[in-house]
Amino acid sequence: MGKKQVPSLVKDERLISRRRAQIVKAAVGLFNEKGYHKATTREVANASGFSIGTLYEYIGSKEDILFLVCDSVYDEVVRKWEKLLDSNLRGLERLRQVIESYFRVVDDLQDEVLVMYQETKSLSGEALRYVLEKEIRIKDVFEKELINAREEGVLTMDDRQLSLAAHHILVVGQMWTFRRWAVQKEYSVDEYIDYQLRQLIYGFGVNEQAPDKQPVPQKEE
Amino acid sequence: MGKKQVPSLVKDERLISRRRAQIVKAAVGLFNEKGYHKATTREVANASGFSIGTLYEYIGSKEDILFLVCDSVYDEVVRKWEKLLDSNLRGLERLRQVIESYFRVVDDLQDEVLVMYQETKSLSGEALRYVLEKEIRIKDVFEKELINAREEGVLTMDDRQLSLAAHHILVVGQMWTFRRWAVQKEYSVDEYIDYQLRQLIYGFGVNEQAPDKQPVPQKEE
Amino acid sequence: MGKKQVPSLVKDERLISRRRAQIVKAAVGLFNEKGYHKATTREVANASGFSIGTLYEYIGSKEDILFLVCDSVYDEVVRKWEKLLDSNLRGLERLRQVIESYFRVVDDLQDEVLVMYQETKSLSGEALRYVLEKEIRIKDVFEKELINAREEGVLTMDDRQLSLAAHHILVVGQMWTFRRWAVQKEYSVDEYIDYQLRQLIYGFGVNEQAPDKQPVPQKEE
Amino acid sequence: MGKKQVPSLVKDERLISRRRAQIVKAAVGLFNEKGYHKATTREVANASGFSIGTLYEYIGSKEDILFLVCDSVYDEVVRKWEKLLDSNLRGLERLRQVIESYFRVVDDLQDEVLVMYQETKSLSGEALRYVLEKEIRIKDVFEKELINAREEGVLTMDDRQLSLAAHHILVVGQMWTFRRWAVQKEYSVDEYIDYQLRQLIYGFGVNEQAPDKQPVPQKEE
DNA sequence: TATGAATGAGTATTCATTCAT
DNA sequence: GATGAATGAATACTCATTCAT
Repeated sequence: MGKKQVPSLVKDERLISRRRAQIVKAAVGLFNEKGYHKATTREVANASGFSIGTLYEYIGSKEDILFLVCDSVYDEVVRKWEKLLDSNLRGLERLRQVIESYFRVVDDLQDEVLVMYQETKSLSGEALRYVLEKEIRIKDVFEKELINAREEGVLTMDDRQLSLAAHHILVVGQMWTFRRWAVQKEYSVDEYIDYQLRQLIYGFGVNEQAPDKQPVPQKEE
Repeated sequence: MGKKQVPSLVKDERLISRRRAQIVKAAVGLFNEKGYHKATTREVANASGFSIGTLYEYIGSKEDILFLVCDSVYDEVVRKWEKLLDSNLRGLERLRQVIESYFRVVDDLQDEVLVMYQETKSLSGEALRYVLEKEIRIKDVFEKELINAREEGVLTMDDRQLSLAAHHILVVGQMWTFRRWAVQKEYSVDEYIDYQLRQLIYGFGVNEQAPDKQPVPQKEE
Repeated sequence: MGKKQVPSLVKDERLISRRRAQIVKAAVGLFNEKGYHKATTREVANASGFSIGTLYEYIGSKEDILFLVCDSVYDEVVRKWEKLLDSNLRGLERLRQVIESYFRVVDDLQDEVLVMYQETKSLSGEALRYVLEKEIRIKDVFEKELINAREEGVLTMDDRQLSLAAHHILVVGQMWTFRRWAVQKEYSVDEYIDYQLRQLIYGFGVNEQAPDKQPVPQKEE
Repeated sequence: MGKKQVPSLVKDERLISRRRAQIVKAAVGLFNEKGYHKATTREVANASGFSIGTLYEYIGSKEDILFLVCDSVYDEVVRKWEKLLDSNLRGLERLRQVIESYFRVVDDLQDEVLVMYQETKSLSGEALRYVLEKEIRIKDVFEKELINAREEGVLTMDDRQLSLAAHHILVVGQMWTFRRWAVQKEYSVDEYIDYQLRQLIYGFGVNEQAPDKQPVPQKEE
């Protein structure tokens, strides 16, 4: 996957990186506050600390700003994951930690994730495909972990349920941001992580001794 | 909760309802296709089958259109639920059916839900509060069902986990729309409902005989 | 001067008069409050007590409303003058009373005069000409009175100064309305009439015994 | 009186002045021709020699254009007065010249004064207050001159008549523009000034030997 | 490289007027 | 005669983008 290129009139790569980091930071703040469409490029330029002309030395269009934001979030998520994924933890505990780690990154990058989450749809064509592909990559990480867990005998899930579960984990993470108006009023991150991990792993906690108990209908394989 | 009033210059209430239904239908299509911000009021008017002047006889501002869309979705969800919630089904089966019913409404009203879901944040002030309140009402329905189930001895969950679980169900439903680019490519609605119900109720299906098995740490942990 | 015709779809002349009186009354209030351009025909219709459709049964265009207002003011001014002009008062006292009478009509019809005064320029073509012609007619009344006074030996003014003086009287009357923000705060009508009559008749009250006294430079005839 | 600020997106103050002068000039022409309400911002921009976007770099709203026009008129009136008011002319001759000077400025800036005069009422809130305050300032100049003249023994007028006379002078000046359809057809500026000065100073030129002669009822009546 | 003035296509909204009922 | 729903031309204002300095 060739990194979708955002055009720049400037040659110095180091400068480009620095300026774009400024832009992303400023943009995340603004996009969160007023939304991508209501935030103007002028405002982004100002908040970035330079003029509108300079802004356009480092991007080709407003959409590129949004793309840069999305792109940076994924990079950060992946970066924060690296150490953990390399560890030799195994079994349910490993799964638990991988998920928790992701949840914490989402919490740290809350504003960024929220922007990415709510405004991605405004990207068009190539940029959209690129961002969705990155999202799939993250999903793939979860899927791989779930497969590992299954191979270790911890879980019983067929392939397709497992793939869906991977999506599910991703969404439960994002939910911490896009429903923060409700959820973050009632729960701390720690509580949220605790409860949602239990929910993911054990479900509603069905009481098997209940009157209408019924065997867990796992794919009868 | 007084229904937030959308102003109209027209007096005939029946006509207002009819025209607004046209508007909502047209708007859902357009908003899905190009997003709320990129769709113009003129396009909405044309797609509704009348002129821009007429459009403004039935709404006060573009935002009102978005509000009407959101409002209509909730009404429909609640309407489709009515019979079921009055039935005398009980226990896990009732819970299952309530959730499934919701999932199916979301599937039916896919476009509407997606719009509501992705553009709600563009509402401002009163309208936003009103829509979020309706969302809470739906969450309350799930919460009440979960409480009933617990009282019948089917579930073991403390109050706060239960509240979060209610949010969770809601999101899993919406997820069918906002991740349709991935999920609907791989699963039919029936499959989706089947898998997600299992996921919600039983979690990852932890194998209690697995090496690192550990007791389900419900509540009394 | 053929009365400029305002078209009506209605036949009954008596009804037309009644409705138009309603329209004028409503319009004067609205035009004063918000100005001719910001007042809408809908508002005029409502304030008149009937529907927009009905309004257009009695006028041909919005401009006609303005015209009707202007027209009615002149009629009223002339009507109120009738008795006085027929009296056999003579000399300075007659002049005084004719002017005072005009000032009082302006005070009575303040809102109407102000509208006419400030919005006349928005009339176009025929209507404008008609209204200006009526204004000239009023000026002619003053001119005639001044001429009479001169013939009685009360005044010494040549024809051209006299014509200008007639305009002047007219404007001093209107000034009571269009500068009411300043003048009506400081003076009662009675005071205003008293002071302005003196001003008109005797000017600044030049002290003939003053050091730099100089003979009144009336046209040295 | 803090100068009401008209907002601009441009930083170069010199450029702002230059562009605004262009705008005022163009606007005066257009507003005279079609009136403030019927002239569009686009027309103003075109007549100013730049695009609509550029126009809005120098003003915040259409109303600001009107305000700039009014503001510039007062500045010009005051500027043209400066030398004269500092002169050591005294007595009736001074009064005469101050008034004449004002009349000539009004004649020079005819279009501007007319616009200001007829459209001021369309200003709202702060801008209106500001413009009326400037008008009062000009009136104050006349009032001060009248007081001086009285102190020099040239005039006999009480304070309140004198204040009204100041308003009067102002209106007689403006009248040259707002009744130009009639007055300028009959008189040259020079004539107008001559006649109106006489009218202001000596009134109708009452013949003291006339039959019904009565003592000039100045003040001590 | 950086700046910021200029651009003009684009957009929500208004409102005089018409006409079928 | 009265009504009021429908119309669409018109208009103030915004904002992404360019380019000369």
